[in-house]
Amino acid sequence: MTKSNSIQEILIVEDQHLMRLALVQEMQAALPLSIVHATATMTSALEQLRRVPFALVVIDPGLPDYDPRSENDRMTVIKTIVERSPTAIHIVITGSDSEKEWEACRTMGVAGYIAKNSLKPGTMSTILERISDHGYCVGIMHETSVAPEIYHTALSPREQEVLAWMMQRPAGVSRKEIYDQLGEHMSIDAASAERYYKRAKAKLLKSGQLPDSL
Amino acid sequence: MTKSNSIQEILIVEDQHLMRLALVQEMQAALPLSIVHATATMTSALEQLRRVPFALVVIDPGLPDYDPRSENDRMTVIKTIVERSPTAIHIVITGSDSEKEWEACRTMGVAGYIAKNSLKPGTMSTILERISDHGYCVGIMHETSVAPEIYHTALSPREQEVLAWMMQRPAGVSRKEIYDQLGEHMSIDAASAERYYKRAKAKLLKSGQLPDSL
DNA sequence: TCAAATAGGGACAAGGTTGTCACTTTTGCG
DNA sequence: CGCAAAAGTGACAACCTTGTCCCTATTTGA
Repeated sequence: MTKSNSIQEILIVEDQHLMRLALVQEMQAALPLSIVHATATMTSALEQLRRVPFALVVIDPGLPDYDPRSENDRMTVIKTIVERSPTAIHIVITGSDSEKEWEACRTMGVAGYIAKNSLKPGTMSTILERISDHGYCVGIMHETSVAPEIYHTALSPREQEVLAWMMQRPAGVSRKEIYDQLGEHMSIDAASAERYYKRAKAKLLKSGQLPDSL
Repeated sequence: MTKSNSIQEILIVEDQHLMRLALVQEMQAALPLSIVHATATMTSALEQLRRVPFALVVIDPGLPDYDPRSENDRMTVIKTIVERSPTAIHIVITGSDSEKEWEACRTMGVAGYIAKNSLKPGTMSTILERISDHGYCVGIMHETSVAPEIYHTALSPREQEVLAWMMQRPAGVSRKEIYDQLGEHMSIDAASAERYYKRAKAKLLKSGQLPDSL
């Protein structure tokens, strides 16, 4: 009687700890009502698939005991998992993507094929939307953001974000315009965004870490 | 006059957004006084190296415009970055590690060589310690934790952590012993750890998500 | 030169997290 | 049965984050 409610169960199969954690967080942000399971090996993944009726499975084909360079091994991983969870939606997230591999995945029912270096924080909900709208979603656009990022320990997430936007401000754009954009982007008052920027600067000043672009 | 204080500047070169963010967080946790810069491309990295005197540089050799499978390209990336930051400590973090590559890295002055799937959250401080103690640190131990993880959105980080420990409790070990371990691990009262566990269970009960191992 | 933009603050309510304390109810089991 | 160990709750202070409101100097630019 413990299960049988309508909460979605999600499985993430990824061998790199940090990436696994990041994927979990992205999923939780995109589907706040879900329970996210995560595992690092094929055997453990199959074990989980046997026990739990997952609605969504995320697969990284580069697992231990399988050669990530062997197209054969990679497809074996994907195929095995897809076969053992026929009712689930499948998303492949890979470090080395190829058009050919996506074709192969599609024929076996995979809905999403995303390159790791095109997967940005906060994008997961868009991916899921596209899958439910068009039936599939491919993300292989290597647009590689050029702007370097700076992170200060003393700042809260909001302050970080506001500062990041401000530092990317193109010449000739007033700060006020950025505040407006920010306000709209995170649906708060533009004045509040301004306040965040000022608090961020104050903190950096106090801790003696004001960057060149102050 | 803006810089010239003793705050450490760190550069992270990694093309996968999520991994880059994760590495930033690990670094911030290990070195709370640092300023962490992060970038995704070689050109941007070289730009940063020219501007800022970094004390520590983290490199993922698999960058855009370089073939991650070509040993030659990988070493070019590493060599170029090391040469342009002679005074910094260098750590290579790679998705596909090899003993041979580590040898090559060592001869050019790289201090750390860590496989991505052996890099666990919270390990960064240990890595840095070992580097400062022994001069180098290699992490290629593929111990692949077997235990599947479960993440519930409703729980706070502490509650997550306590629950994770409890779910890995070997048969025959009393909960109390786990509380003690936890208390020591996160330097709080064992009784508080107990309280966390209980609150976590209460939350899961209320939201109807109690797992099988209740 | 006068208005708009920028810089620098103080204060506050609402809500979540962390770490404690004290108290009640259920179990297990000799 | 009876009692100790284990499990389940309520409350709370300290702290941080978020989003607001309001106030005053200084700089800039049309």
